[in-house]
Amino acid sequence: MTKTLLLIDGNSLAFRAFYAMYNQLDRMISHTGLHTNALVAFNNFLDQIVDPMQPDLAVVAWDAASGKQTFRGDLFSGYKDGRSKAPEEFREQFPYLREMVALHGLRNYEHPGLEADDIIGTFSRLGEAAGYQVTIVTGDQDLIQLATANITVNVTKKGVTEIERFTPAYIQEKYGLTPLQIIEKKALTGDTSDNYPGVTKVGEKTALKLLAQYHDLDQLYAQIDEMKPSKMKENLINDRDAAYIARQLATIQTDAELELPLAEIEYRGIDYDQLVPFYESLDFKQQLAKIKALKKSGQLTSQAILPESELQVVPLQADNLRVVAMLGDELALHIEMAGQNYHEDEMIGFVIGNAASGYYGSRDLTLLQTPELKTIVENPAIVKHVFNVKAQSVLFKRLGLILSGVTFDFLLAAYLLDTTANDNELSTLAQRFDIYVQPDEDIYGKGAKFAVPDDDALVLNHLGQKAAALMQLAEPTFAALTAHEQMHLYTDIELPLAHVLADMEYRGITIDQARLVEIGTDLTGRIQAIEDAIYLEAGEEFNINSPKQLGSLLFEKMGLPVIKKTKTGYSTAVDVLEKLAPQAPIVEHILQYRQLAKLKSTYVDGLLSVVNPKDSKVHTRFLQTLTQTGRLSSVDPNLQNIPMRSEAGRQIRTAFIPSQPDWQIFGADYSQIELRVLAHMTGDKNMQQAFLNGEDIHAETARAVFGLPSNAPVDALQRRTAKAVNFGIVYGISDFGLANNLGITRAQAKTFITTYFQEFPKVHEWMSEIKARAHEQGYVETIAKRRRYLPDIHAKNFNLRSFAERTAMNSPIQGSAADIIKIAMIKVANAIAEQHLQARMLLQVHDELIFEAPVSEIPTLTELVTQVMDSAVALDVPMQVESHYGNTWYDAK
DNA sequence: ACGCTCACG
DNA sequence: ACGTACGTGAGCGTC
Repeated sequence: MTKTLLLIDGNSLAFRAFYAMYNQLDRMISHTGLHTNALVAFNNFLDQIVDPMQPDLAVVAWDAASGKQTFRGDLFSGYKDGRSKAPEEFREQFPYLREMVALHGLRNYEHPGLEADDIIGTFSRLGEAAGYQVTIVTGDQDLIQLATANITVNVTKKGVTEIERFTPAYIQEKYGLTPLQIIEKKALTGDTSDNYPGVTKVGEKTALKLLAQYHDLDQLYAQIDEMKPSKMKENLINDRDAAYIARQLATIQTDAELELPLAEIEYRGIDYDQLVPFYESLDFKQQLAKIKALKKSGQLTSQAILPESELQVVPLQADNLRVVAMLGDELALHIEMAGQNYHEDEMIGFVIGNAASGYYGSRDLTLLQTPELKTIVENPAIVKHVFNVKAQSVLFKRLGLILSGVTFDFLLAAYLLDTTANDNELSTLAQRFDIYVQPDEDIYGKGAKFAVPDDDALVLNHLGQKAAALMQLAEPTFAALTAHEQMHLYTDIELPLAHVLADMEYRGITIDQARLVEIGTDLTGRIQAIEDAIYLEAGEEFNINSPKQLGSLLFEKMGLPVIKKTKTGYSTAVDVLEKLAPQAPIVEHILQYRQLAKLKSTYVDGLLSVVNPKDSKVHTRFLQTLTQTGRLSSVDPNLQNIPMRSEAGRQIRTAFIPSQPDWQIFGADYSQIELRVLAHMTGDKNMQQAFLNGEDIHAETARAVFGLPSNAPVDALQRRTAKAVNFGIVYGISDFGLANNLGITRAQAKTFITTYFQEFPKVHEWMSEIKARAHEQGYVETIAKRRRYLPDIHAKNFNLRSFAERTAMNSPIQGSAADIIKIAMIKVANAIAEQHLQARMLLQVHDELIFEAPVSEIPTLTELVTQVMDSAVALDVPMQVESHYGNTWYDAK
């Protein structure tokens, strides 16, 4: 195997680490008063990137104490001048960073007169020459100039654990440059953070263009006289010296004199005996718990880690079942499953208990069906703490039990507290509250290697850890929900909704498989015919599904104009093909092929593959803790994107049928819910009036932006334009986006927007306010106090920041609409139960609800659902609900 | 595993 | 100078 050398840019990573956890600065202070945010983030980096690598040699390079003493300081007096001094909270962590590095088995190194870059540059060449595969990790993109076939430069992005891997090929692809040309680029652009100029007005785009033509500075200046006159040419000539100085500053030394031979930088591995007291001194509870868990599972033998008085789960069996009666009225309850699909995946075991009475569990799920446990599970007065109440509820249904009395669902609560960085794993989410639970992956492995260990005690103790965590988590979690004013959202919306959703999923929706097969056969014939036509027109057979092969046919062989490019080649997306259609008949055929092939593979074959053969139904899972806005999503299968817009696609809906004869499918949808929410939230009287008058909102918008008198007729184009403007408003308007959507100029789009805001002034005001609020508090909220954090709102990067600003405008609208339909769902479910209707809610598709019901109940259901949805939440504008029914989902239109 | 394309609101 | 409409999931090809 190839020997490996790992080189780490200590300063840049430490700096990144500090800011990666900057928002936690005040929270992360050790008992001695030391800030530990950079230490924690740096430790995560060592854990996740370095430890698993196990390199042969490793060095963490640090800048010499004073940057001014380097050759760069001699070269340019202003070097790094503008850089603000690192805050004291950062500098105080430095000595500990070095100690941490050493304890992780890596060599620290610095050298007078050199920056970390130069140490890395030199070691990388030494290592390469000695036959090592060299891996550099840094937070600074400048280092990518060092990349070669044997040297890879990994640059952290977003924090310190996500990395972008630069090889010469990748650099070529991304910038069209060789690694060494990165220096030339820097020479032209300069570096604002190191405070040296390049050529005036030359940014990245211009630099790349120049280098594509001239390759490097020398050649550029050799041919400068032939360049046609321009402002840029003048700038290039005037700033020639600056460019050459910048080039020297940007060049990393690869031949520095280092007094440290490769033989002395061997990677030594983690020194647990020293690391444990080190972590203890910094109060790194999670790290210590992790080490203890490793030791417990026998993966670690170190004296320093004392065996803990461990939580033991008592195995339940027929002869000791009665103990559970003494558990009291508040306990954690958890069924463990293998995989994500709780409708069909195997159940591995269960645990029940609390700290006072202990934890009990078994691999034998049938024990839950015994009277002793059944009465506990189904007793609403016994309070349960769980993780993912919807999944647990379905699992209990599979066992013939009704889970009742759940007041604490840590997954739901954690999602409401912060939607970001939610991987739906207990071990990860518990960390937010400084509670350590061993990741499932450690016990079971992942992917194809997933396996339940033979040792039952190991499994049960893992479940016990989870149960214990659930007991500990309740109090701090409720405190946080209260601080966010989210108890109503949690208790009255999400928690009851979870039970409603569990019922819907468990019930499922019936599929007419014969009908789907019939549609599939028809599609296959049509696809075949189009395929033949395409091959004839192309003069060859190829894979039409391959964008790569299709691109080379259309744009290279046939020479059609390239309208849009993707990262990897030519774009062949619908909008592109539609523009090309008039120029070649093959394009229209490709569009048809694409449409039908999509229907066949995703909706006919895809759906058939997930139909449960026992009940001929599909049982989707509505993910309740995934979207950033509060909407649900639907998987396995996704029933929220069944075709509707094209007739051919819509036919798929004829295969969705009621589960019983003489029943029908009934659907009810909110009309314009997002615009109504907008009118309510902004308080804009003009917009509210339009809804109060029951106007066609798009026509009314058209009159506003085209300056037409009230009641004036609006033509189709005006209405279409206005509709696009309304969409734009909801998405967080930008002239670029609107122009793109409507195929008009940016200036025209801008005029529409300006006029719109004049006509609906409060909407404009609200947009500004919500952005300002996002900036101030870092998050935005819906009417039910659902929260979305927008960390990028402070980004320096224009794109990231703009995105966050549009999100700030869109999320309260989309999220409030989600709040409303969730409330309606709970009320509808309750009303159906109270009135003892046979009707059942089956699906939610963001602004509509789908039911099945006996024909005889349709009038009652229409009245009930419309009324409940209408009045779910009282807004300053009326809601409008439309409903339809028929023998299949297709007919409920 | 990731990018592209396309289905929905 | 930069380069975007908001929120999702699935299938396919490519690496």
